[in-house]
Amino acid sequence: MSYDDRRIEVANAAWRVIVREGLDRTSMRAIAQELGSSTGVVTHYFRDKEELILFALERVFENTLEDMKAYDQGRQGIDRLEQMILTALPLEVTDKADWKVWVAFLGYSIGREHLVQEHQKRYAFLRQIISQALADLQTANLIRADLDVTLEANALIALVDGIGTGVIICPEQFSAEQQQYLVRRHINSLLTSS
Amino acid sequence: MSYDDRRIEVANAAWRVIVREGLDRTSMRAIAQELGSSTGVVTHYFRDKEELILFALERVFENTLEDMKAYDQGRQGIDRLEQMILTALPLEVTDKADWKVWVAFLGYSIGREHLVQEHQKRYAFLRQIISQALADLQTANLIRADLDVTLEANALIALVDGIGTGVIICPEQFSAEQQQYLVRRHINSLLTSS
DNA sequence: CTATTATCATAACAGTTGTTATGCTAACTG
DNA sequence: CAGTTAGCATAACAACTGTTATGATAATAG
Repeated sequence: MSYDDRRIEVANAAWRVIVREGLDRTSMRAIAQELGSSTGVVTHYFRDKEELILFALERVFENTLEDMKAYDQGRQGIDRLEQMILTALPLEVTDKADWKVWVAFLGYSIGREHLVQEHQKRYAFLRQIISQALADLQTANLIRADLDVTLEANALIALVDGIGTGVIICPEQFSAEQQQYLVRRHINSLLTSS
Repeated sequence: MSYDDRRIEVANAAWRVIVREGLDRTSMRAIAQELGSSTGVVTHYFRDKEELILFALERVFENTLEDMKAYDQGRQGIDRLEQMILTALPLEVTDKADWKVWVAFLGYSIGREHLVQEHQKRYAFLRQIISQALADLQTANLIRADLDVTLEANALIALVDGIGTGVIICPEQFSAEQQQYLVRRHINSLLTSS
């Protein structure tokens, strides 16, 4: 196994501990135990704990980002945006784990300004992608011309974020159909009235 | 000073440490130092750490809940709902601190099922209040009759939650006017088309 | 084959954690 | 006034934290 693959294995073990135990109880020793190894492995592949957990978060972010880009390929117009947004939601039970990591990191960032900045970068990246998609739709005259695409991108992110945390806390309140309905209705309200 | 008042003072100190340092770095000693006392005070008024931080969270929740109930008094119809929702948002800079505590607790709950249940109780309470308000509006024929009030309550909570965390991470992306605009537009989409 | 490096285990380090026990002083109670 | 409790400080406890150093073994390179 290559160095990078082994590194990912360590990060995956950290990911599992975060999901199961929470971020603040994710210690080096807990990760090593989850990996079935010793802490020597962990320290060998990561300079310190922060580098490891940030790498784990980055992987969660990149994976969902790839999914968003993959699922909207082959689609056009409103469908494209819709699929992109829906992919980010925890529609299936298995999606909830990544959302737990995301929410755990958000809470963990309170009082740690450099971690807040890490999130800012990722939110800015998301905002950029969604803004571009909205701008394209605006050019194609599929959504209203008077919309502020940046504001609308932030609104979509907020909606997805709110639903995501809602699912984590109260899963029974957000079925997949209800999540899809809410997102679709929001997007439909952006359409040109013609 | 009464026992209850002193207890609140301790909880307020804990609140300040949570906002400044984050929930996982809020130790008994840090709280005592913030209070200008020793840990003896903290252990005297709270059985253990969990009782203290849950009390601090409960106060944050109750305070915003009181604000919501207070501000919507004297108003009627859609205005009432609108003010109730807007009150929960971090429109002013000072509101951000309570949201930091809320977000910190959400993340802290990952991997701690009993803390998730604590949040469930509070979200259920919010849902109940907003559902009731929506049902009243439906009776008055001010919002569409085909709306599922529970689903719409969850949608409003998700929107507020998403905006709240958005403000915490990217404050420059959510001015007070933009927050109000997004909430008002969402509520307007529920109105009867007549 | 030899030398070097990668991979990992073990252990020690100093610091922090929540909790508990002990004791002192002031206030209140009978 | 004597006795009791509330309020708080101090300290000790064992457990746990991230980090670092030291070796050992295995793979690799020259």
